[in-house]
Amino acid sequence: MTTQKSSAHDKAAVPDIVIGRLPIYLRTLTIFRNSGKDVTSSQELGEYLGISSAQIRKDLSHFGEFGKQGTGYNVAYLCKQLEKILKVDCVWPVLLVGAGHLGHALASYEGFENRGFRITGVFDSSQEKVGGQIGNLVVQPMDELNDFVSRQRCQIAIIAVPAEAAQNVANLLIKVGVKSILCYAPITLTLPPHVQVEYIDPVIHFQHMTFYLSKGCIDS
Amino acid sequence: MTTQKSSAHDKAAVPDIVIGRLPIYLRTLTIFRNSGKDVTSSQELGEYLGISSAQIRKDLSHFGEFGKQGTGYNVAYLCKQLEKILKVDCVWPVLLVGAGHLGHALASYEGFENRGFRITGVFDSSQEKVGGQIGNLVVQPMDELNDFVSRQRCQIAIIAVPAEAAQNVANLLIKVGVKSILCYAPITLTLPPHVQVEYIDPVIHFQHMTFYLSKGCIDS
DNA sequence: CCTTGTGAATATGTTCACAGCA
DNA sequence: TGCTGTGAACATATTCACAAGG
Repeated sequence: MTTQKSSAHDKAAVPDIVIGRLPIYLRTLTIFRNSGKDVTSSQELGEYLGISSAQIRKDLSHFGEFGKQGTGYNVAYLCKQLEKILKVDCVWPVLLVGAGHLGHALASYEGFENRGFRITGVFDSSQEKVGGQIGNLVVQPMDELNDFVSRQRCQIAIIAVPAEAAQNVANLLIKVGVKSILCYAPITLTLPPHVQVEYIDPVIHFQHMTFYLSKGCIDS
Repeated sequence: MTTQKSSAHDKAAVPDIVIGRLPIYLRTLTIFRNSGKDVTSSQELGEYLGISSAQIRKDLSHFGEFGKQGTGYNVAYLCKQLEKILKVDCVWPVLLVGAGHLGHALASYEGFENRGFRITGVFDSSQEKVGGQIGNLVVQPMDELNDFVSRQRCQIAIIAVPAEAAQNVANLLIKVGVKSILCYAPITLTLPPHVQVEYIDPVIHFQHMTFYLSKGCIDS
């Protein structure tokens, strides 16, 4: 087995903000590919995304040389490479905590699978919800979490429970070995540094937008 | 009427990235307030959020001087000020397009109202969905959009339709005068520059996280 | 021609560190 | 003392602009 040599394309050297753009590139390139486009350029992709072509080229240059001068990028090839870089050339099991409206929506969503993810377990603390069916999954009680994570080697979890319950759920998830959490509860979690968290809260986006709007509310 | 004088706290001068953090501060301060905390400091808030205290102080300094040396910030007062800055000291009407699982979850969510937003209309293009009830709202057909927006002066919309339909929905929303769009469809919309868009796509977050995970997938 | 990949130049964002005040 | 608000220093990110290659 060859030791991986540290190179100009060393992973540790890639800024997180660059990693954050790769999924956007991949999403768009996949659309290009599915609509039959064979080749694209940094300029075309950039115009489509509202990003400068230089930025796209520099971002990609952290990982290798994927393009051809004068021609651009082979769409299918670049998709493959980005999938490899992001490690989504496979399907990751994801566990979901919370079987409310949002949990239902997430568990029923068909768009995860072909982008590298599959919700393989749904958990809820409520006796009423446990045992219920969502798609082809049965809602499990929280004390099944540990067994489930061991069996599936599941590293990723979604928290879709009310804000009051989210921190406790997060603590539990970490205890059973989850490494990355996507939190839909409108709070900031306190977590050990080796755990990744990202947040989705539509109100944060709304409030960002209203700053730029001229006021036009219903009531005070 | 007095003309607003351009000042050191000129709105145009505030970087967008700063605006983007204010809703997070507000969310956290509101939690502090609701748990009975009267006073906080940039250090306390920063530790809670994983942000440096200097950053918080500098961010706030764009808008005024809200703290007291030696003491810190009055939580309730700072909440009020942030609500005013973000223009969420009121309730904004929001229209929702898409009455699928996600649309249901959003329309039923109770957490919008006390943070400045209320979904006041749900629209869907499907004959089957139109007329259906979600909470206290009735799903309306798309051709009611125009009247609705005029009546409500609704500037904000959520797109919760499949990717294939999203661009057309967005075009329609712009035509009827919507100014800001929160798009849940996994695509980048092409829009005139005067329209604000933000995106929510959980897969983007997952793919960001898997970059840092060691691979452990179900299948290839 | 056209487009990539990349150093150099620029622009933006964050932190430091301290004066000033409760 | 303890904490804010803020210029100056530093760090990071983006864009420019061009050599090199198809």
